[in-house]
Amino acid sequence: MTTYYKEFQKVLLSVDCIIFGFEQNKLKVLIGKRQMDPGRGEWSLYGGFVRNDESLDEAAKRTLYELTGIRNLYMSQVGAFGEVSRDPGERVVSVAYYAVINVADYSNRLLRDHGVEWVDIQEIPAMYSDHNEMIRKARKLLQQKIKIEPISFQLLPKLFTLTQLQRLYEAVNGEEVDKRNFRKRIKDMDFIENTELIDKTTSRRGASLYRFNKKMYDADTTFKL
Amino acid sequence: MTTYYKEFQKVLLSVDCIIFGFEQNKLKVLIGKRQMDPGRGEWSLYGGFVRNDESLDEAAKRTLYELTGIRNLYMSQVGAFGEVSRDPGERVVSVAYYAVINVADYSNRLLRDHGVEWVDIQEIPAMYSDHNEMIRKARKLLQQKIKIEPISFQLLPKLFTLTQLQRLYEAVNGEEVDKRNFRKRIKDMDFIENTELIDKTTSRRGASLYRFNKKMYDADTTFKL
DNA sequence: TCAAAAGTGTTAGATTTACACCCATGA
DNA sequence: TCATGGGTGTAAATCTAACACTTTTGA
Repeated sequence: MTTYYKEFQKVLLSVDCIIFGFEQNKLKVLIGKRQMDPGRGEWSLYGGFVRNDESLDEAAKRTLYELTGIRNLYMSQVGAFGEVSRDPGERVVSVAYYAVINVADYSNRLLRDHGVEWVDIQEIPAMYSDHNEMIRKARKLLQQKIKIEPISFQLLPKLFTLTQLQRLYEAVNGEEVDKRNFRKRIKDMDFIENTELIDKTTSRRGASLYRFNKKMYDADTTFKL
Repeated sequence: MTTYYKEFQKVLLSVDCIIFGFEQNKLKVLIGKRQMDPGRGEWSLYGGFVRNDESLDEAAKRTLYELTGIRNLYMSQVGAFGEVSRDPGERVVSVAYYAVINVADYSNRLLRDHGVEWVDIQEIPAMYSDHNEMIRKARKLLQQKIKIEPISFQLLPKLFTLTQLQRLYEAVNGEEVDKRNFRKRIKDMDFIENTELIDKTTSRRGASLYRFNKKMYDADTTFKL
């Protein structure tokens, strides 16, 4: 192979994953104690290095699969982080990605194997390097995206109650919304369909279970949650 | 220095700049014919490699300065582009940045020196590698940003007419807006202030010249264009 | 005197917000 | 029977969108 750019320096490239989950009405992020030097023992996002034979997206997918055992998570780039000394070891530029996951799909065994846990977004500790900034930025993007794309449904079980959906919405945006106004908006969305099932786990009366209908969503031209 | 990550491969990192300007009521981008192999002669964004002693932002600033002779342009990251074969030479991951500039501040000499020119965003040709995608994404971000940050004023001369401001707004968003509704909205923004000056170059009657008042903008808590 | 751009208000419709009570059930 | 979360409608306020004519002046 011809080398065109030989006079230029190369750098290490990593991906870091901000994995969002929703549990007990809280928006959570999967983080763990760093298991390698430098920074061993500090709170950190899960990440990995980009190989020369894979794109950034592929590296992120691989890393997400490694951690969660799930392929095809919803995933989107947050941006590149490139301060010179952001990694105390040597120069590493990192591209952050966020993903969303239904917590129930995630096995506790994997949690233990990778030494990660779900931490409430309100209670994220001081983290390794610039990982706090990555999380902040990822959350902002999630807030924007959840308004225009159906990613809520990836954070919830297949069947969910409107209260759950509302709590998710509130957790992501960090503010409460009016129940009646929220439900009015949902009623206008034909792609959120009422099943005849009732969830009796959260109240005596029981709450209707709803389901995301992808076909209807795709057919729908109006926009959206 | 200790080497922590020696088993991992490094890659070349570049920055590419999408520089927006506004001229003759058109949103334009500064592009040129690529002057190096591979891809010599293809339309391309202006870019450069990231040095080991500078952050991504610094590399972008340096590159922008190189091209425009202006420091402290408004600038924001678009994202990282990392398909394996995006560069036909060898593997290069690129971080795109967009910037905005008042075309009048840009010397024609620099245009010639760097072999770049202003091209209407509607008429961008097929470009080198993934540069078309970079421009598309940058424009989308510009559309979002211009609604919430005062970057319009960096694209215009210090003194501008409301018609100019409207045309800029239309060019960025790619759709016309109603003159009266637009001016009503502007009237509510105290940080866009009417000078007593009149511009007679575009009409016999003359149009009032306005100016962006940064102090008032910073003091203003309501949001915004 | 006329062409060309500047400037100016009103109204209908749509969207958003605020707000409080009854329902069904299991313990 | 009562405590708990589920479920429902209306009215006021705000925001958005549509729309057309007069003004000024240099050529």
